[in-house]
Amino acid sequence: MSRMAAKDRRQELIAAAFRVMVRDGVVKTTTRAVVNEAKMPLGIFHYCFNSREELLQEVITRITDSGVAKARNVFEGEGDLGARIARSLYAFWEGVELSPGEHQVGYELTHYALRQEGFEDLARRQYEHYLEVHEQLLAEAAESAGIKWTVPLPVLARYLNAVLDGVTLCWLADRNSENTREVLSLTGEHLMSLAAKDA
Amino acid sequence: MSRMAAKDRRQELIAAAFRVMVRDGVVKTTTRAVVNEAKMPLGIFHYCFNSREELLQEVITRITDSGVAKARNVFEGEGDLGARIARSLYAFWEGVELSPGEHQVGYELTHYALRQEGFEDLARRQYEHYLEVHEQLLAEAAESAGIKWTVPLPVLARYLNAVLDGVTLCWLADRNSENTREVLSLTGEHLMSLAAKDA
DNA sequence: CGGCGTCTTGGACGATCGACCAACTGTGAT
DNA sequence: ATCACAGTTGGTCGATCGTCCAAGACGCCG
Repeated sequence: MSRMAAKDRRQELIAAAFRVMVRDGVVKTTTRAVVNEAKMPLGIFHYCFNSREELLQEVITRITDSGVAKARNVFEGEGDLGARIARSLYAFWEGVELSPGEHQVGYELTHYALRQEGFEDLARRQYEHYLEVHEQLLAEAAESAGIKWTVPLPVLARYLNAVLDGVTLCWLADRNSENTREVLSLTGEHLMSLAAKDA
Repeated sequence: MSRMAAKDRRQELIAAAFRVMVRDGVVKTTTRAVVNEAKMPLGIFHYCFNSREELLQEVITRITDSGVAKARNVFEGEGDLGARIARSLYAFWEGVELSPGEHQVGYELTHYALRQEGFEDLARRQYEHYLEVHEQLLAEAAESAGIKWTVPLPVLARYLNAVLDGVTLCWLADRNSENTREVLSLTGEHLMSLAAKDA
């Protein structure tokens, strides 16, 4: 194996671990499966990571940040509030249908963190981030459209987050795309009904 | 160990497995942990079950049915549509806060089933049941209140299921009860706005 | 050139897991 | 009492896991 800095190898292992998770699930993401995916000898692993938990922790934070980055592009663009909302929900859903495994892994990691002693904070921070981003995007959309939300922003963000998580989870099980899109459309209309002209 | 029919022992092991899951999570629900919880020798296990998977399968179906049975009581009672909806959502949420672990296990089992070869159907049927029950309850509520839903029932049921799953998942991570209740209240008002007087 | 720190490697260890089995015990029917 | 069958038991097997280590290889600096 060609020589490589431990830092770089860490990144490659994190990426390999994520691929294994998407393919086989978090539980089956063993140290051996990861180094095998990265085509590295087993001994490398504990030279780059103190433990398997440390690797999973890194994957969780990476997932969280990348999820946030993706969402950030979602509310971009022109149009009135209705068009922006509809486009955002559509973009989110396109992301789910395009790579369901990644979202599935996200949930698996959340439940893993909730069970792991001392990792509960990681799950908490994960959703803290999501809610914060949703809050920010809803605020920007309101400002850009010259409206005010008639519901407290933290509640609205949690509502939006809940619907997105909920439809994704249900779709992962039954793959009913048609009804899911209608639920998102319904949610979009509901959001618009919660906007009032700014004073 | 006192003599007992294999059938009865099966039930006790299923119950013990569920307790272990709630306490330690699905992943740590090993055959040894289960028989230890049930205070039985290890050898009993494979006399009552062909495999660990068979036990988990039984727990999943039990969870699904009990969840359905619980939901069935939720829409009972008197009052107009608004009161009934509010009471139902409150009852659901009371159930979550009262025993969060059971709901957490439900999600863990769903993800377990989605990953297990040949168990995908179990997850699909699980959500099929949930949607069917929500659909039925929404239909009964409409009939009893003399209204019609302005949204197709399957879509409305999926929407309701999504919100409930979503807020539960988020709450399991951040335990913000106050905002969660407001989201449910918001959802209740939304549902009412989707009701029209029957012709 | 020589040494030193970084990286590489294959193998090994103890723990834990699902699964299995042979021997034993109790019970009810004959 | 005897026999057949259902239930019980403790031990053990092979596989897989996370982790660790000693020895070697590489590359940079003096």
